[in-house]
Amino acid sequence: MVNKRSQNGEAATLVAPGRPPRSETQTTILDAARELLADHGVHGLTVEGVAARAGVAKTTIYRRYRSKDELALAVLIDMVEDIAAIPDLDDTRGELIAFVDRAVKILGRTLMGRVMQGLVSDLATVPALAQAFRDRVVAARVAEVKRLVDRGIARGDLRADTDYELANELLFGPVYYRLFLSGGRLDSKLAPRVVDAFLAAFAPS
Amino acid sequence: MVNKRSQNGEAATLVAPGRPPRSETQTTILDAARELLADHGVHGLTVEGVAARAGVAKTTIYRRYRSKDELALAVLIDMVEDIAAIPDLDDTRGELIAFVDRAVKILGRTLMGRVMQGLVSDLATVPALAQAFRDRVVAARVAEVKRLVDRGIARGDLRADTDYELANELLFGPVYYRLFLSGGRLDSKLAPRVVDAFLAAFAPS
Amino acid sequence: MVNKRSQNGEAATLVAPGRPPRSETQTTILDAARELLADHGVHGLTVEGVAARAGVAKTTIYRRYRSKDELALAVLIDMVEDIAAIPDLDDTRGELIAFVDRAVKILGRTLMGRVMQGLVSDLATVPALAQAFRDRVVAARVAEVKRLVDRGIARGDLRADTDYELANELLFGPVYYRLFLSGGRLDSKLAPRVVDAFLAAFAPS
Amino acid sequence: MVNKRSQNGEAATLVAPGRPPRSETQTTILDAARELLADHGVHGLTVEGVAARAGVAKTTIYRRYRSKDELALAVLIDMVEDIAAIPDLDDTRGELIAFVDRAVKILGRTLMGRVMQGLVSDLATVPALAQAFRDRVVAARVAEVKRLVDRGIARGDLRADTDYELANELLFGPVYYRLFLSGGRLDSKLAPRVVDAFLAAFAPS
DNA sequence: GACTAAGCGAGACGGTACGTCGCGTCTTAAA
DNA sequence: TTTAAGACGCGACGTACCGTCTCGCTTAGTC
Repeated sequence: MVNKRSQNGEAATLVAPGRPPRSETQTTILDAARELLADHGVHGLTVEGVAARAGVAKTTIYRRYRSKDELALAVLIDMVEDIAAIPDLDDTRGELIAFVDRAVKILGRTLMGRVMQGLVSDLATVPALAQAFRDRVVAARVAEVKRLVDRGIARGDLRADTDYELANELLFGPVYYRLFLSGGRLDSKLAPRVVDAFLAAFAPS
Repeated sequence: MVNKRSQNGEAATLVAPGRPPRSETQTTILDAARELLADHGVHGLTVEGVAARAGVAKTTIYRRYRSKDELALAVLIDMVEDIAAIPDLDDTRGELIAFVDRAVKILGRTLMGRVMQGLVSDLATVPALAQAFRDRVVAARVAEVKRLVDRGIARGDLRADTDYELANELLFGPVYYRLFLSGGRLDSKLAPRVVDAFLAAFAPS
Repeated sequence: MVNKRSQNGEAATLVAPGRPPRSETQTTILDAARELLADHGVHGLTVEGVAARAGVAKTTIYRRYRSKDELALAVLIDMVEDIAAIPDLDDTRGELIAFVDRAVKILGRTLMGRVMQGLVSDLATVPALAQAFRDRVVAARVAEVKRLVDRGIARGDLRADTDYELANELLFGPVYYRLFLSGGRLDSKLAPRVVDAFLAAFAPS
Repeated sequence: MVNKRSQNGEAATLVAPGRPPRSETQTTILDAARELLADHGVHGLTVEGVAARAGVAKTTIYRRYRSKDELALAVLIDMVEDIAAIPDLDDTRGELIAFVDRAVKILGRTLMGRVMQGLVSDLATVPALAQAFRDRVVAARVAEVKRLVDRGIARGDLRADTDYELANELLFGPVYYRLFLSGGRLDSKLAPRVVDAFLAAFAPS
């Protein structure tokens, strides 16, 4: 989480003193935030609105998230936290398509797309948010790309010197380009085309 | 300009009564807006701030731009209006690299990067802005990609069925991915790598 | 007024630019404040409450009064501004009783009492308020005492060396003592008793 | 103390079970409160502030004082509890001056002045506080005035029908008038002047 | 010496109000 | 008729305290 205050690496002080925060509250807040985001877009995400909808005091929100931005990020993280691994299908193309297509679907059909659109400016601009997003989301995605690429190399489908980061950018850059700038459709045709281009570009010589 | 109100198509006979609008004002406003955007990020772009910095009354701004969003878009359009064509070098790779690298440099070194970061959320979200941006910027870029790709096809460097839109996304998606999400460096290495991957992917079979 | 911003002593800049403040608004605000003060005591005097009751935006209040304290003082000043002079009755005792009794009545029967009770702590504590109160209210009262005492001396009812300030304190101290501390009744018996004691104390030897 | 909860009127048999409250805590709390009051005025007296300064939990304070008001009153009572009697000097003027001057000094030089300034609004406004203050402080003072006046009458220095309450108000009204409203100096000249006026007013005919 | 009830520190929580910032509109007088 | 100046309504921000409510630990007593 974004502002887990006392995450002291090892040996916690046995237990935290004081009344523990209700985990239920946490959920309620994030749910309310997500709904507002969906219903009224990013301008509809106000701390006061979330408080009202969650039936929670504004202070309770500020106790957990230093600012509106942090709350927004938490919503995002909360939605993205489960970047499940793509299983080994012994089919590099299939795996990559599955991977890219999952992102396309999430961004194109769920709230995630709107959330990302709304937050991208802050993600690019506010240092704390940028850092958190890169550490949690970008890094996870690159790691998964690496796994898939490594499998592809092992199978002889990709060149051994394939650059993971560039691979990640080539595979997902077009997806976000559509989401943010061109307004292009996020449909099921996108992933195969991108993946095919990628495979052709990095086929073993 | 976005909402030049009195653009009297025909000839305004009878001269204008009253105080004439200062054409200089327009520039001053956009300059101030651009500077604020650069100095303090999106949150620093406020109508009141622009008015103060430009030494202009808020009313004057609202007479030209219906809302903050429109002003923001005007700033962007103002900066991007000159998408010059890439000259024919009889070198497909060179032309593409020049094209992509120009974007990389503009986004990486000038205010343009910050402006784009700041506006991308609105660009993706506010219909009017999205429309305007696509019509003016995205479309221009795709057209230029088409020209370059066509030249490449003619030279036998690219497959005849190369998809312009996908080409555009593969070439620029990674650039914006770095600008918006990963924070990757926008340096001179990026363009060649992206272009090489693109060329490999769409080399004639 | 407390925060009349541009009170430049002489030659104002001809006229103020911009939309002039609606004097009606001023009145509405003070009225609302006074009513709240009366209905719910000092804890009932909240800027938000006044705004709601006056049908005015909070900002409008803050544009006129820097803080809640200033608003409160304005209410007080507004109520007290008309310290009318006591007419010459050719009767020192009668004049003094009329003077003291008027204060007793105002403090005992009108909102003024509650207002004073509520504000006295800030009046004693916040330098700006203290200063303003002394300049506008205390000073006016002392001046009036001086007038009455001078007339009394001229008539031979009072000693020539009567101290105005002490006179003021002896005449009004008991009144405020009851209002603030002892809760003693502010009735029509108070003024004559205080004045008689005062006259006896300062009778010519 | 104001709200010693378990003051079981009759005999609490069976002793109290459980850990008894630390009497030391009581002191620490009142000390902290007094200091805050002195350092930052009434607005500086916050339960949270007292808790922090006293190194005590908020709960501990609320276990002893139902509200902030009660705490404030406790501070005041704590400071005022020792209204020592003025010894018989066989000198009415001297005794009265000593009495008034002691109040002047306490209010002028010790924290007591600031505490009174800070609390006077609540003292005048909150019924419970008003009651307690009158019972404990005002009454004690009037009783002492009565003793002194009675001695003065016995000595032939004062008229037999001198009104104790009015005497009290004439003697102390000016003192509080300076403390609360006029900001006049609380110095050693005040007591003699007030007492002399009082004696002159109530000299036997 | 273990049990038990209260004291106590810590901090979450729902509230109310604060004072501030920015938006977009409206009203004035001057240029 | 444009412009500068600024009042105004509005919505949200983030903060400060209030008083209440768990928590779990500590510290007396009594059994």
